[in-house]
Amino acid sequence: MREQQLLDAAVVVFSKRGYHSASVDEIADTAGISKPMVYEYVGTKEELFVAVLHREGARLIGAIAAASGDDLSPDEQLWRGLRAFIGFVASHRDGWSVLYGQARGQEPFAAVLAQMRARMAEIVAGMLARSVAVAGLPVRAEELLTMGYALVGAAEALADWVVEHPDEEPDVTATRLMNVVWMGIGRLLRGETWR
Amino acid sequence: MREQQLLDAAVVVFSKRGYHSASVDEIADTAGISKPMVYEYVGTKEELFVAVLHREGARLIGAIAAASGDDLSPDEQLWRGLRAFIGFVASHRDGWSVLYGQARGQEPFAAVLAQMRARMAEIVAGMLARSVAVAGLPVRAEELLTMGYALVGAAEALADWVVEHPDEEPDVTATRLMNVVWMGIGRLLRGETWR
Amino acid sequence: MREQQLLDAAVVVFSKRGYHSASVDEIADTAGISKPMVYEYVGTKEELFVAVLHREGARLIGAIAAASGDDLSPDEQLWRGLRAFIGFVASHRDGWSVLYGQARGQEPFAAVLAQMRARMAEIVAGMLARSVAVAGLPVRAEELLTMGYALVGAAEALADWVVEHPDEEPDVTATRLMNVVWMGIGRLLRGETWR
Amino acid sequence: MREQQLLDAAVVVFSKRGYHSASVDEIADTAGISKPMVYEYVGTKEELFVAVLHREGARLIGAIAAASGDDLSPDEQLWRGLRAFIGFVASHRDGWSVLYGQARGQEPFAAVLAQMRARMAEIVAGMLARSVAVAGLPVRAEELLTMGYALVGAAEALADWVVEHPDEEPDVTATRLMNVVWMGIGRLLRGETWR
DNA sequence: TATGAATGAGCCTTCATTCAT
DNA sequence: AATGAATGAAGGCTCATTCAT
Repeated sequence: MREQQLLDAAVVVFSKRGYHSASVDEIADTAGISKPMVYEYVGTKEELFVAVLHREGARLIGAIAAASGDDLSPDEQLWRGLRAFIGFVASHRDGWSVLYGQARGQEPFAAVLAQMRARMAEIVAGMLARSVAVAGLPVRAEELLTMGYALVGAAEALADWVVEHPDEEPDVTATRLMNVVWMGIGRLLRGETWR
Repeated sequence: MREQQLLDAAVVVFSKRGYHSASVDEIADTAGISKPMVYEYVGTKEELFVAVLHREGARLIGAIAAASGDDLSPDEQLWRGLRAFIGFVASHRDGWSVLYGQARGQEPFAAVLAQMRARMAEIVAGMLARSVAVAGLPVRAEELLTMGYALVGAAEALADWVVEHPDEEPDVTATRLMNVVWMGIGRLLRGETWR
Repeated sequence: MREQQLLDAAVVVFSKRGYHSASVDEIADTAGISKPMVYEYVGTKEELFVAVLHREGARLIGAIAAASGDDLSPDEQLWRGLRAFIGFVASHRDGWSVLYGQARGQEPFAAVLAQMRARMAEIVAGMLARSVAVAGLPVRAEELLTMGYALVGAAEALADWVVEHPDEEPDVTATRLMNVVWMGIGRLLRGETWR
Repeated sequence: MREQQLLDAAVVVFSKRGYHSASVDEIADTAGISKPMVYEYVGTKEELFVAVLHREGARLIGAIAAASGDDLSPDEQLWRGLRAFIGFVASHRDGWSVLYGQARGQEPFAAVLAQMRARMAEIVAGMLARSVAVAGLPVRAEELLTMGYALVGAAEALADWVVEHPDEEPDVTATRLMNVVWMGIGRLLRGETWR
């Protein structure tokens, strides 16, 4: 599809220049089509960026979902999801940069991103909920969601870290995070708290 | 000082509009001074933004440093630091938005922010290192730093969460994070790992 | 070509306002196109001025070259060149004003003008050299070049004079100059000097 | 006088930067006074430039007048005047640059300069008129004035030449010009013409 | 279907110029 | 008598967006 080539070009240019400095001209050139075609296919520059956001976001979430199959134990799911997340970022630098570098805090894109992040946090919270259910302990859903957000935030930070240190092994990084998180959660699920 | 009023106005406008869409005109108006004064005081729009970044960043780090006194136990330090971080964000929405919403991914500001984040990660790693030393266990500095980054990332995510849910109690949120983290770290320090 | 209309307009406006006071807006309006087109066609205001300079300069030199055919005697050549020069100025007031009024002393335009003037001085020196050769007298090339510059300067002054006195007949003015110059040169070529 | 220091500074800055690019700030700084003082002493930037023009112009004409004493033969007068002109330029580069580089073609300064040039041309025409009177020949005043302008123009061109070639001896240059001019005039005065 | 050509709108930045002290 | 501080006004340049072809 011609539109996919356009989005490909847009990801590259937005990532290289940033949303505002990227010119529709350069995107059209990179895509090998003329400027009016850009408007024909997706509309406004803003809409183009949103389209990019959606595609890249769907890919990221898709990668995570594909990795953490339903028939695994919760911890295995979480670990695979984390690995997929960080691995995806490591191999899609441009998309990641557009998603998190540009969209964050720049309305109306921030809303799109926030929604994606909420979905991921909910997925994580879901995994934790299954563990909780297994353990038969009463943990409030709200608390689980908070943990979900925290975990997603930690994963994002490590994703940035991996981007800045290309020689770090994504799997190692994912494991380090998993160690802290899962063991902490384990004790929590047993009813212990720090204070 | 007149310059402080200018930075105050800049924070508000940058936060509301974003770096690019913010016009120097509006900043000057908001500050109640004329546009040439903006250039007299801080120079370029870019320099103005950097000045804002530095002031807000210094305030954030200052608040954290002030909260986590040197003569406390590592966990108490970490907890207070977290609480200060999230509390600061909750009461300085605009500054936070400028720091993390705008600067991220928009060179040359991203570099300033990355440096700040690195400093915070190192501080956290330092706290963990003290615990490690007490426990007498061999943990690689690199691993501690990774944890530092992860923890800072988690705190950032929860800060965003708090900003989006103004009725959440910052202290409660900080405690939830602390629970997961510290207990996980505790087991790690005892030599256990997830896998 | 649209670019020629643009240069036409630029000559008019630069001549009327001077380089600095001329606004690209006014030039665009005069040319009947929009401002961005100006930048599309020639680039910067500075580049626009240089383009004007080159076109007008080429026209002036072209007129002189066309007038003083190669197969004439040196004095006839010089006379026709002078007449062409002054005649050109008389009928291209705006171009002349831009060339000599604006470019002079305003870097980086002065350099372009200086080069043009050097070329004209060399042409004149060449004509004199042919006379010298015919007369078989030893006159240093450097001295001829000095005369070339002097003659060009005199012609420029009379051109200004003609511009300021539109009822003067260009041909008469050119003849007056020729009288002084050629007769003086004639005696010089015969080895006489004033002192 | 404080005003003279101001003009001194103005000449330097106008010469270095050109009229438009010269900022009143820099002139005030160079003069060692504050900006409002500039306005106190001479008024507008434009008026300041005109003041500079008048002072430098007066100096140039004064130097010429002083050199060509009344009790000399016409040719000696002319020669000394030329030498003074070129010598003045060689030793007052800044003033010359302001006078001829900036003022020319930039209204309302061009008018001031034109007036000065007219005065010089008249002085030269006067010298020629005395020669004519001695020779007892009928030459129209208008023709003499034309020659005056031509001669001034030639002198200006050689002045520029001397400025660009600082190793040229001003006296030599003046003599070369004198040779052509005076011998040509001599024959004219004897009634001969080129055509 | 695809584009070359065109523009309206806007923003950063700089000064000449003047008060209030 | 002198100035630090302040501003109104203007201009170059860019770019998202759209006709006419």
